[in-house]
This record gives sequence, C-alpha cells and structure tokens, in this order.
Amino acid sequence: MSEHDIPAPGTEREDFIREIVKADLASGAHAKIVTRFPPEPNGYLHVGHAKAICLNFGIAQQFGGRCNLRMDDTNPAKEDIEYEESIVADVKWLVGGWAEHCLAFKPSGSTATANGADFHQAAAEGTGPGTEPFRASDSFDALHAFAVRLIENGKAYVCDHTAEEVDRMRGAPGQPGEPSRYRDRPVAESLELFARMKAGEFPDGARTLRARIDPASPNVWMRDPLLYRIRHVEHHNTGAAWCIYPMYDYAHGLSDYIEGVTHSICTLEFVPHRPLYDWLLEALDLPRPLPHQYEFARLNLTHTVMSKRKLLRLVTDGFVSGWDDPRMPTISGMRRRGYPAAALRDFTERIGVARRENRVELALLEACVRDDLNARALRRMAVLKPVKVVLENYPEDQVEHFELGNNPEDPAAGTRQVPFSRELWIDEEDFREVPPPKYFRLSPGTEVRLRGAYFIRCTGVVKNEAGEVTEVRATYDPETRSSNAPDGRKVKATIHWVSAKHAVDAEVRLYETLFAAEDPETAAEGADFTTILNPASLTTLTGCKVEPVLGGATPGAPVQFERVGYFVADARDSKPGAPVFNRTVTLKDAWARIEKKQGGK
RNA sequence: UGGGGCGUGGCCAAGCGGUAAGGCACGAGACUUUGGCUCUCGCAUACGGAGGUUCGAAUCCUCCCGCCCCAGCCA
Repeated sequence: MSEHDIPAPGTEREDFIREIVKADLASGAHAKIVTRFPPEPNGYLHVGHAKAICLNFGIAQQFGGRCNLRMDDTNPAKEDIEYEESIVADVKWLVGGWAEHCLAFKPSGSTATANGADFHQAAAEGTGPGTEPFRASDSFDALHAFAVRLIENGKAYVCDHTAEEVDRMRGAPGQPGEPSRYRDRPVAESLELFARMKAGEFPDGARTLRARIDPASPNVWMRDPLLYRIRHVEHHNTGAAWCIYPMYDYAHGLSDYIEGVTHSICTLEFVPHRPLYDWLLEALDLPRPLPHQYEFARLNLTHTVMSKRKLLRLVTDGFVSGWDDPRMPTISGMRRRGYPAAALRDFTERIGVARRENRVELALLEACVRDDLNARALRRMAVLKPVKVVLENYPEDQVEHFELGNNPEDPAAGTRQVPFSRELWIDEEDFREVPPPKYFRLSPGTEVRLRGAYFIRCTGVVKNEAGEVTEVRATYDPETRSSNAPDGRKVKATIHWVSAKHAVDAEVRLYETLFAAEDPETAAEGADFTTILNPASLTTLTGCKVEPVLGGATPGAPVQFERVGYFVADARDSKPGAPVFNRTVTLKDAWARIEKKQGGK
C-alpha cells in the first residue's frame, strides 16, 4: 500500500461525483451508498476500467458503503466464462489490500427474488474470496417479470418489424422516427406473443419487445427502444434456459435497482441514455429510493489504444502474445509487466474524475509506478549488455563478498552478499573509449567507483581484429574498499557490475510503447491502426549477466536493477536458474537527456 | 442545420462572484557510493472568443467559435 492510498487529513479526494454522494448522505436521500462495477465479460479489463473500479470502490470505501462486482452478461453471443474469470481476478488484485472489504459478491447461488415490495437481491456485504460476482443474468426472471408488467401497463409492446424496418423507421438525428405498425396492438396480444417468444416459438430476430415512449423524440434512444430480442444461443451462466435476452438499457438500470445500487456511475457516452434509464424505473413505479446514473469522462492514455475491439484484434492477429502481454494496457498485462496495484490506484487518483475529454500522458502513469517501486523494490545489479573488465592487480583466484543494502530507501529491507573477483562484467554504456563531454563513466585513464566495492582506473583496452573492444583493462585501489579514498580524491560516477565467474545468465525483455504516436487513432488516419505499431515495442536480450541471488528471483516480486530500471521476473517464463525479466519501467536517466541534447546540437 | 456533453499552462486538474491549488512534464541549482531518490527555485496578468451585469467575473447573462457522443435486435 502506498502513501497515496491514505489521503492526508483535509486532502481527501474530491470530485463532482463524491460531492453528490456526500450531499445525498447529508440530505438522507440514501442511508448507505452502494455502487457497482459492471463490465461485460467479452474481453479483458484495461487501465480505463481501472479508473472506473477505483472510482466505484473508492467511493464505497470512503463512505462506508459497498461496491458490487457485476457481470453485464446480457449478450451470450459475445461473452465467455474465461473473460468473467479474468475480470474477477483483475478486480481482486486491484482492490486487494485497499477496498476488498467493499467488494460485494452475491450470496452464494442467489438470484433476485420478490421481497414483498418488489424484486431485490438479498443484501450482500463482502462475503470473502471464492464467492461469485453478481450477474445481470442472475436477475433474468425478475427482469422478465418487470417486462410483463410493462406490457400490462401499456408501457411496452411486441413489435414484428424486421431489424431493417426498425432501423429505417427509427429515423435519424434531426429526422423524427415513425411509429411501429404494432405499437397499439392489444395488451393481451403482446402478452401472448411475448410468452411465445420466451417459449422459443420464433426464430432469431422475428420479433422484439419495445418500450412505448415516443417514436418522434429528439433523443433517438427514446424512440421506442428495444427491450428484448430473440437469440437462440446458450448463455454461459443460464445455459439453455432462455432464448430471449434483455438489452443493455433495459437490464442495466433494473439490475441496479434489484441490487440496491444508489449511484450508478458510467462513462459519458451513456449520457443520452439517462432519460431512458429514468423512464424505465418510473414506468415500473418502483418503491423508492431509485438509483441514479452519473457520468464521467473515460480515460485515454497516450501511446496506446483502449477499445476492446482493437485490443482483441492485437491478440487474435498475434501482434502481442496475449491479453496479458506486458505491452498491453490491460490490467493483467500491467500486472505481468510489474506495475503494482497500488501504483495503478495512485494513478487513478492523480488523474482525477471530471467530464472533460482527456488523454493522459503515459509519463504520469510511469511516475506513479516509479514512486511505488522506489520505496519497495529490492536493489540488485544486472548487466544487460556485458563488457568484460579485468582487474590487472587483483589476485587471480581471490573472491571476496560485499554486503550490499537491499534498499537505501528502507534499511529494514536488509542486505545481501555479492561476490567479487578479478573478472567482472560491466554494461556497454558505462565504458567509452572516446568519452563525449560530460561523460563521467569509465574511459581510458579515468577512475570510477564500482558500486559497493572499489575504485577502479581504466588502463587500456583489448581489441579484436575488427577493432572492436573485447576487454577493458583496469586496476583497483584496495584502499577504497566500500569507502572513500583515504587521500580524499573523488570519482564522478559509480557503476554497477557483476562478478564474471559468479554471474547467472538471464533473458531480459525491454518494453517500449505499443505505438510511437501519442494518439494512434488519429495517427492512423483511417488506415488500419496496426500499421503504425511500434516495431521496437519489444527487445529481447539474452546472455545478460545478473548477480547470483537473482537466479532465484520470485516472479511478481519487483526489483530495481541499479541505475537501469525496475524489473520483475516473468510470471510465465522465468525459471529458477534461468530467470527471465520484464522491464517494468526505466529509471529516470539524466545522462540520456544530456546526450540527447548534445546530439541535437 | 435534431438531441446531448465539453472547452483553465505541454498533459491531467482544483476553482462554485473577491482577485488562478496541486500533480506530471519541462528548466536551473543543491545533495548523492544508483547521472536514481530527496530538496530548493522557476514555469497561466490569465481561464475558447466577443459583448454585458457587478465595486469586483474563470465563476452570472447573451451571442459566437471549436471539439466530442448518439441513428446495434452491442455494452
């Protein structure tokens, strides 16, 4: 848990939705706050969902309420249990250690039942791990009963028009629609037809149930919207029990009502649907209080795409290794890449909640990740692009061990032993035969400190026939063992190293953004967005040399390769003795900036 | 040209009639056995534009401009 999870007194998170919640609590409109996070199980959750999750759970947590995890599973043709399982896992991971006590699962096996006043789901508090998420499909019976009631009240009717006819008759923005020819059919007839739809007597698309609102409404969503459609498809939860399925607009608000949700928070594109949300609740004349819908602007991030359709395409066409590829903006991808849950939460808090369109810079997310990792990640030494250094005056067979701190930010993190010997690996970037201006690292004649060990001075290089440096020669100063030089001389740089004879070979995967363009959607300009994928989004390095303790790196446990970046052993591919690391994020690199500036001149 | 939403620094975002918070980014410096971290300083006479109301306007009014969403039997 990062410090950002606990707002300092007086700095409690404020946004327009929380203001509303606060007012509703103060006025007594609601005694207790219930929110919900309602994903459709047709894809993996991404960082945009993380914003919604943190908002909904954050409100439940802040105001002592609860948040239902609910599958919006009303379209079996597109949904799958694999997605549902990934969603549950991602949500648990994200809110774990923070708001898990607000995570409400439904009472085992329960469905919506009539409680005398109306249909309600049995009240459910956080009932612990292993229980089921809420599902819109658990309320299919209640939803159906509500539909019958709507027909009986003259608020809905069965329509026989084809999909094409309905489309055409709906009109267009600016041109009113025309009424369905079946709009005024007798209640009894609609009732009978609806029953026969449910009984499976008609093929897909033959008829629909529609709300009787206003075919000419300026708001196209109010032009007698469809409530139910016929789909002879088995549902991953209800099996073959149904062949009619409710539409989103119909199921959503009523599911909120059934679950006792007070604040139904969604994204801006649903604003035009709000009148329908309210109309349905009113038409049923349900006991108060009623839930209300509030909308906020969805998150957009630079250098990536967020639409499920596009992410699915990246997966199915093999542009990435899967939904949890570390380059994906999915929660599972970020987890695998090493982004801590606390950093994601911190991020969603720092970006705020408003109704303004936005595209947040990736740099902010990375700053959150670094903040969290700087405090927690154990420091280790790893040489990504090895260059051999031979210490000419160091005894051939001598080995000594240095005790290095695991984290300068946290003395309690302890220390570990690091072996040292005559031949070492250092990183290619830490040696230049011809040093550019401001270059403080090793070059012929200069002296640097080996982290935690000695000062060394470069005495020369060995080259192959092609003229490439194959070995750096140096001498060490025994007087500087883990300390400053007795004569007071200083070095300008400290570099990391790994003892050659003790090094463990590792594979290291360096990730960059999936797209070079800040806004891939615009950059692709009508062309296929996959044509502008960043070809350098993944660089795999093998033969990297890491210090011995890293041979047994724990997948998922963050480490900092000193002076390089934060890394994590890959949860799928890393094996004891043959570690595979994912670069989570680089360290800030002042030298790279200087070098870039020099190159620009 | 129907309905709806939104325009505050490079990116987010406070502000709710009393004289532009904060974060990220960026720049300068200090510190440093990570060119990391930390610290200091700098960074909107200005709130899409134009009028108006007011002692006073980013906040209220009017008009204009720009961007986004909606015509799935998707969510």
